[in-house]
Formats: sequence, C-alpha cells, structure tokens
Amino acid sequence: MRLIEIYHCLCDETRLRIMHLLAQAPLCVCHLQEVLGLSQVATSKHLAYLRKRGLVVARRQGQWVIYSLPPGPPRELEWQLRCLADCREAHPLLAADLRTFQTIRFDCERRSEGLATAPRSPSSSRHRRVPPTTRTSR
Amino acid sequence: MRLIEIYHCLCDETRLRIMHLLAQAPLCVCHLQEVLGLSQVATSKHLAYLRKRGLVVARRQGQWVIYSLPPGPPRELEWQLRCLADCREAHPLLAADLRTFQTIRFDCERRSEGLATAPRSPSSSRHRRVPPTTRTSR
DNA sequence: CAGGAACATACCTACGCACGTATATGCGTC
DNA sequence: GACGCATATACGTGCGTAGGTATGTTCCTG
Repeated sequence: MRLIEIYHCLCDETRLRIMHLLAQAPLCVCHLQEVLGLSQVATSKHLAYLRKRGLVVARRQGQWVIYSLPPGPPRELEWQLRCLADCREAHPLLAADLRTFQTIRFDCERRSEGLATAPRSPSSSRHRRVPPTTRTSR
Repeated sequence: MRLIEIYHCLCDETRLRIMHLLAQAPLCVCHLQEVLGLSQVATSKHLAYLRKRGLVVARRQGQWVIYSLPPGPPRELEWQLRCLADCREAHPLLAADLRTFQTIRFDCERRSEGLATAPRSPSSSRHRRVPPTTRTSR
C-alpha cells in the first residue's frame, strides 16, 4: 500500500464520506448506497477501489456484504488519519513510498551535486549569474 | 483551505516530490525544474497549484522566485503531515471540511434515522428482510 | 430449481487534469 | 530603451477516472 494511494483515496469526496461512515459502524452496500444517495454501481465501485487498496474490508453475511474498516483496535477515521501523519508511522511509510519513486530517490543528490554550479548551461549568457538558492544551506 | 485539497496535493507524485524538496531548503523555479526533470511550464503550474492553496509560498528575489514551505517554526514535510493528521489539528480541519459538504452533513442522521427500517421500499418483495447492518451499534 | 435480491463487473461517456506549445510579464544589464 | 533571462498564463491534447447502462454471479426462499 503506497502512501500516495492513501492520499488518492482520501482526496475524493465520496470516498471520504464512505470512510467517515464506516468509521462509525460497519455497513452493507445497500445501506451505504442509501445514505450516500449514490447508485448501486457507483457505490460498489468505490468500495472495490478502497477494498483493493486495503482501506476497507468486506465480509459476506447471507445475501449482504458488510463493509468495515480493517481490523486493529482504533478503527476511527481519526486513527486512520493520525497513522498517516504521525511521525512514528508516516515517516517510515513516506520513506518507503518515496523509495519506490526512482525519480525521487535521486532528487536530493542531484540537488546537492548539480546545483553547486549554476543551472542550465551557464555559458549561454554573458548575464549569467548564480541563482540565490544555489548555496545549499546544509 | 479544504482538507480534501491537501490530500489532492499530496496524491500527486510530482507535488509530493516538490514538497519533499522544499522541506529541505527553499528553491527557485529553475532549480526545482532542474532537479525534477520537468519542463519550466509544468514546474511553474505545479507551484501555482500549491501556492494558490497555501501549501507553499513564493517571494521574488531579483529575476528569481524562491519557493519555500509557509512560515512556522517546523517547516519539514513531517510537520506538514503531522499537522494534517494530528487530532488536535486535523479533527477541526476535517470537521470544518466535512461541514462544507452538505451531503456529508446529513449522512450520519440519515444513517441513524432512515436505516432503522429496512432500506429501499420493503413492501416491494415478500422476501424482504432487514439487512444485518440495520441495527446501529451505538 | 425458478425467481428475486444483493452485489460485482464489462463497457461506454464525460470531465478533470497533467503536460506541451505559444505567448505575456517582470527584472536586470548594457 | 533593447535585449535576455526567469517565471507565469492561455489554449489545445491525451489519459485517468467517476458515473451510467447492461449483464453476470452469489445467495436465499418457496
């Protein structure tokens, strides 16, 4: 589960509403659909999206499928949010997530290496001067 | 500033990279562009997006525009993330944000009111029974 | 096992957005 | 003031995705 996907889940109003509802009590799809005022298909697809990313879990009970937040003692949305951003939780998460971006992995190196000199072909202009942020403050 | 917009900022890889870089030191646009390997336009538009939502601030210095995280003692990304999700910060934020969704404001009421009875026209079927999640666990 | 209810999935459409090209604006030097 | 550089903005394009319609799957009841 990539942190960026968590943010992607939470940046949609409908998914935020679903998480908010499930944080209070488990609900079956027809109840979620009723409360949200969405179609059955839209509700089901949002739930599938969240389920595939582990943000909600589903269990069948007869003809109904009950959705709830994944197990773990505090299952309120506040807990979800806190886990995301609490340094003790989010920092490793963020680090692991950033490591998956090969691009990001070298951002800092490039910043400290290449930018010690003036950026973008300093020889191209006689006016060229070093931008202020070249001096790395570390 | 709506919480959902913060999530929207953070769910994009490029914006997350920008935040990560600015958390270490202020940078001008040309340096960000250089490090990120993006075009000038793409970089500028991402910065405009973040700037309009208050996640970064810009100050002009000569021909350059220096971007940095908004003032406030701890300006690391970890702080940004912690502020978002720390209960003391995020809960009011979330509440204020949810209040802006008129839809959400009544979700809980509808859930506890309407769902005490069976959803979706119980008279339509002789098989109709009450779904399990009808009984509110509070 | 026939029929219906709850839920999921395949396919289509509309819209938001990330990025590119072209152009405008602000600042500094000569 | 002319020119160049740094940055911002207007407009067009392609892609991801949220929603809808149609249909499949699972479960229950009679």
